[in-house]
Amino acid sequence: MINPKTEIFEQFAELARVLGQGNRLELLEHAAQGERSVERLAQLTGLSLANASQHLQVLRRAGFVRSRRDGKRILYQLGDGPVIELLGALRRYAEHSRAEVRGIVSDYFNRLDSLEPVSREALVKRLDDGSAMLLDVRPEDEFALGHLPGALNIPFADLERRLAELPTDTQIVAYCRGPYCVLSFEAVAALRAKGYDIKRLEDGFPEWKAAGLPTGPTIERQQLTSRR
Amino acid sequence: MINPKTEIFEQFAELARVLGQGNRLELLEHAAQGERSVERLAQLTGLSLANASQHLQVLRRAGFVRSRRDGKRILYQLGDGPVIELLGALRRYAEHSRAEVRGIVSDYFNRLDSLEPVSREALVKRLDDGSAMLLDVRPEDEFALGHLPGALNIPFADLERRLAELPTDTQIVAYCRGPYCVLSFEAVAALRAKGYDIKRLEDGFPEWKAAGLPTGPTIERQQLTSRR
DNA sequence: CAATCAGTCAAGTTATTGATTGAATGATAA
DNA sequence: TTATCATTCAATCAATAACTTGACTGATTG
Repeated sequence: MINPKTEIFEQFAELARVLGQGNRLELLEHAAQGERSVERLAQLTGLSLANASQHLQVLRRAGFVRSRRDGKRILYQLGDGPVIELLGALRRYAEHSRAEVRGIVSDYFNRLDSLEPVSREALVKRLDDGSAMLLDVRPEDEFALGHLPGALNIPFADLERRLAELPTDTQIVAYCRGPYCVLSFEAVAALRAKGYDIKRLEDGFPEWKAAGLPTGPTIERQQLTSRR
Repeated sequence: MINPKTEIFEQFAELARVLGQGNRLELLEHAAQGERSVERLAQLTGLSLANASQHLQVLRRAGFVRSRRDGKRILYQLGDGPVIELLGALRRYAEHSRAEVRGIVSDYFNRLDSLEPVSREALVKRLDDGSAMLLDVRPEDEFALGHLPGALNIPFADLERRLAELPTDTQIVAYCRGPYCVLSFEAVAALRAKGYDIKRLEDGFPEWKAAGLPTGPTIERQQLTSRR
């Protein structure tokens, strides 16, 4: 090694390059929800199986995800380094300096939810004094792999049918996969249109978990995934 | 725009790609020290002029640096988004998950400085009660563009000649450009060998500044750079 | 033990990227 | 105004990356 400093920068750059691909970031977000098979991840992102597999291996080599075998399938989940923190820093930087990101966010998301989201701290306080209830609009399987404590799960697709389960006298705080997850934006828009008092949680499940906060009862993964 | 989420990930990825190149990260570190001309940055990194110029433009388009003209030269400095924070997150992730990084750090740096570095908080406390003095081992021009308050500047190259200026009864805390800047490691090793009680500051000047802490009297840039 | 299923690997194509060279700007100095 | 200096632009080439296709591997299931 001629120059250790150059060498270090090269290492950093290698990691950054792994994040330098939209499809990989998307895979990473899905893997951050809990364990997922390659096939599932390929579906979720719309990538071909081989392509998703290859991207996942790139992510794994960089430690962003880890994998284990369960029967004939291989399950990927987030690695155990400060991945969420790194992605958060990237997001915050992007929001600060890329007009495009701000533009997309405001053009698209803010059209759906013009009101400011609720922070984690504010949520905890409101839950403590009973002035709000938590709504998880992710699909059931993601919910089963872990969720915020006390959250009610109504997948976005089922919302219309299950309105009866929602309180009309308490504020609702909805969340899903992360700051850019479309589900919670749309849930808020849909329910607000029906007169509910509903807000969006600023973060999603992965951020909550990464912050070391308690997560709801997690079904044993072993059981969940080896059954079929 | 078909899918705003995909679009956002693509934006993030674009930024990550900009950081995905060792030379750019190195340029960025130098630009983080203060304003620098393209020629100077090219020298510092050993890149050809045109190449450095092109990399700097890539960095600028992503907002990591900004530039202004001063006479016939163009000066680059760090952009005003949370760049240092992002780089810090990248570094922390790398240290956590890349054996190579840990290896390089321990093989090379720790050979020079086996003792744990001093944190910002610890430094402030020691400076307050007078139990330590601050040593900035960067070149004079970098020091002039900004430094930690109360620091004594002895560029690494001059250390041997200016030993008389250093106290033998107080602990010395040395710092330079950042966590991986070689100067402070070598200064600590050199002075410790001579019997000085010296430690390394965990961070460097850019991190200090990014944390919003006060920096030493900055010479007016206008004056400094248009003179010649 | 064959058949099947989930994922990986290897090879090839096309598109991007990084570096070099030399010409073109744009500002100052003679 | 011309000459000079610092930087950028444009063209080029080699290296790398993303995606596809089809063959391969390893673990079940019949």
